Amino acid sequence: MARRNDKREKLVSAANESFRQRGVDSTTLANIAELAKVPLGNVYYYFKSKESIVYAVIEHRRKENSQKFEGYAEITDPLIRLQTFVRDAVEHNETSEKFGDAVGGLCQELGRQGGEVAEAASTLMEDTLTWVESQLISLGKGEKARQIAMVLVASMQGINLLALTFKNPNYTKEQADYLVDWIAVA
Amino acid sequence: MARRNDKREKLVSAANESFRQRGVDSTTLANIAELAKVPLGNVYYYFKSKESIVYAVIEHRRKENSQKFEGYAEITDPLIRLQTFVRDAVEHNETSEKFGDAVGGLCQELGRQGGEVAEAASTLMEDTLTWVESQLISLGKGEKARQIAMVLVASMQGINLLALTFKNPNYTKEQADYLVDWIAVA
DNA sequence: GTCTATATACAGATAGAC
DNA sequence: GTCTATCTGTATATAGAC
Repeated sequence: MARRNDKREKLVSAANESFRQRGVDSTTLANIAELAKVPLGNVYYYFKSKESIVYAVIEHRRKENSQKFEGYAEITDPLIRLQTFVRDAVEHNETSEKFGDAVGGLCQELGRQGGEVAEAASTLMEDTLTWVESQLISLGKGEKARQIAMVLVASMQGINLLALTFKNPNYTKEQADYLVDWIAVA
Repeated sequence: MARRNDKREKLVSAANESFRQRGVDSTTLANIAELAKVPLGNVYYYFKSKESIVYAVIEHRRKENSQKFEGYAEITDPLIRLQTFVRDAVEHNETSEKFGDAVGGLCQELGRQGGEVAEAASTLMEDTLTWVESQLISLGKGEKARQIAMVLVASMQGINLLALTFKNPNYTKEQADYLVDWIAVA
């Protein structure tokens, strides 16, 4: 039924936003229900537990990321494509300043908790790593592609953490420039 | 009174450990009290709220870090000194695999929350940045020292996040080597 | 399928005996 | 200074009317 998916999607979308902004642990089911304009008790018709919402959010994000990656395919030059991706991800903005990186935040919080949920969250990071690696292969980096991808993704995560920590655009602006230049010579 | 400081320190130490392992939000005062072997109700003789414990832990860590930095002064060659510091910080070990970096974890969690506590946590990152910068000045990097310090600290944070995310020593080992080599030519 | 009311558990914080 | 008992609020989750 269309309605069913509609409400379910609204809940996932609301949870996604709240997890990003406040973290999983600090997000209550009441927060999610209110954001989605669904009565609290009704949440349990769609999800059997809070944890199952976390899994649904992770799946939601994986699909979102796939679409984002597909969007970059429009840029034909692989170097420009990768540089644009990196710049989009680390450019200082209000969102990164307030909440940091969505994938990094989730992996930090769930990774510490361990178990299956942590592994599910790690697939988000792995997807990014794999995409970056394949861009580097297009750039002719060959066997070094994976290692460079790790260095690049780690740097991006770190920059976003510093953006969140210091909330100062000047602190991160230069780093973004540096990283983009570095890609060309790595 | 000696006893007073003794118990207070035990509580701070227990909180420090639990914040690192489970995060601030997931740590309960009961956890802290139990770890410190202090009855729950007694915690409020030493701290007026959970938040005041967070501040105390941040202060505790700042002092710990100062001492750590002083320890590195024994290494006379500034390049070796900085490389050793970096290697110590990112070398894959059970702690980073399970909990990530202590400063990064705190800044991620509290930074998202914002306010005064977030600013207090950011001093931990700033202290590290300042120390790294001064090492780079010793290395003759001059005006570029601050920027290189930012890139370096961001990378270190990112590597630790990947260690936590993938829990795979092979994923981070090469990155640590890469970073140490990079310092020499940056 | 939807929603109100509530059971149950546990968090932070306090009262007050010792 | 120390500790037990407990207040109060709020979280996840469920029962059951509609």
